[in-house]
Amino acid sequence: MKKISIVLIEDEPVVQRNLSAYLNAHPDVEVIGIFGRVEDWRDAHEHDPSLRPGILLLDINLPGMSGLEGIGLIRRQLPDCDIIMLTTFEDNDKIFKALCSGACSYLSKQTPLQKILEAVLVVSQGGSYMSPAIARKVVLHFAPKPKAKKARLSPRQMQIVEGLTEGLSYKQTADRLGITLETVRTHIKHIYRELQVNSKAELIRKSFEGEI
Amino acid sequence: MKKISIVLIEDEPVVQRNLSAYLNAHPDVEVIGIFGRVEDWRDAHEHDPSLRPGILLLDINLPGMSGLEGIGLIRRQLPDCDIIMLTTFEDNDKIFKALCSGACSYLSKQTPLQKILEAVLVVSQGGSYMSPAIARKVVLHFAPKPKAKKARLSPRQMQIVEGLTEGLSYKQTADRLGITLETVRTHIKHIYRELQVNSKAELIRKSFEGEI
DNA sequence: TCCGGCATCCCATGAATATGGCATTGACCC
DNA sequence: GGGTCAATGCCATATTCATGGGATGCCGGA
Repeated sequence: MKKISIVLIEDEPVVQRNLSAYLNAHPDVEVIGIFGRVEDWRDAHEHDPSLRPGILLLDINLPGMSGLEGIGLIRRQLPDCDIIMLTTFEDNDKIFKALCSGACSYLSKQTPLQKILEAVLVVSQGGSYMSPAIARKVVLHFAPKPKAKKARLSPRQMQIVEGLTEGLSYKQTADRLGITLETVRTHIKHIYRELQVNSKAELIRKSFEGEI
Repeated sequence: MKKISIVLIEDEPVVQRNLSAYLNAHPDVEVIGIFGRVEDWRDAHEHDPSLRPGILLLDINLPGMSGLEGIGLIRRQLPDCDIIMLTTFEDNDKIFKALCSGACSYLSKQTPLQKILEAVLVVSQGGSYMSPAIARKVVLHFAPKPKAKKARLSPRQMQIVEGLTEGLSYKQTADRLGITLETVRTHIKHIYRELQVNSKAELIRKSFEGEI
């Protein structure tokens, strides 16, 4: 079996040494490059395009280009490379920005080396591993908003909202529901009052934000 | 330390036995109830409200009410209970429906018992554990759409779109950007042509769907 | 039985949007 | 220098939306 080739981009020498040594100790893993900055990796890769790791471990706090910016750059250069983020911070914002940019896994740096290795193995098999605390934040992103004042719309009103969020006009929504344009108008009036909005755009936004 | 109390809702007797026996073997874990249907759990809980597990393991394919429907019911009864889904299928749709209903973790039934126990322990500490294949699907949900035809809008056009998706009117967007209403109109015209839409609603929808 | 909530319809007015055409100014590229 | 294009602006018209009224029928709870 071919070894899992790894590139590590991380500016702390201690982490560089510990992590690469630990990973290399595994028979199926081989660290093929270590860099302190995204730019260094990019230069090396341009100089030697054969430097194509299967997995790239990327620190999020780097001198120069941040890891967050690096993700996009790396994915353009290596579309098939899976990126595992390593980070000290479990900042919500950074987590989601990283995921939205195409990161595959997100690990806290406090993660024991053994778990980081596990993440590497899991990712190499097409899976994804998230630190428990981070995974929790991700699932919370989906979970229903806890707000008690979550507008209570009638079933019919929900159907109207669904229509509009799909981009339909009042008329189209009316046709779909087999009712009159005037009726849709009336529903909309009530919905707007209930949700305290005053434009279709706000309604759609609220809907997508999960506030309905 | 207080034991982690668990309720298991699962209709296959074999799984019931194996899983509960394995979990109970751990000193910090105690299975306090096993049910074959969500309805059975509900009845038992109404009869004895002290039956309040810290974690509920929930099969997704159940006779009667499905696990998916059960999530909502359970969360209304036990808002503080974390729900771990157990499932044979790794259907995208089911995964996201479960998460959106408030499930906390999502495990394939093929998961070794030892990993299920790990999930229970992780969840009890406020984390979340996902099977690797499922976690991958979740991160893919965030990743940039590989859509080649992903509309290429100019930076200025993106700003206009941002304004509208926040619920602003043309006028408000114009003010924010310090330009004229007429200019916003012109940008909108170009954007609509580029994205092939013909209403603000469709634009906002596309934007939230990540098609921009 | 009466009332409130829900769903249905109609009318009217003013504001916002959709869509067409047209024009000027810089950047940037060949 | 000429061509392309993003960004800016103006005009005009038709459609859609926002918001205020008012009205009827059904159903379930007090």
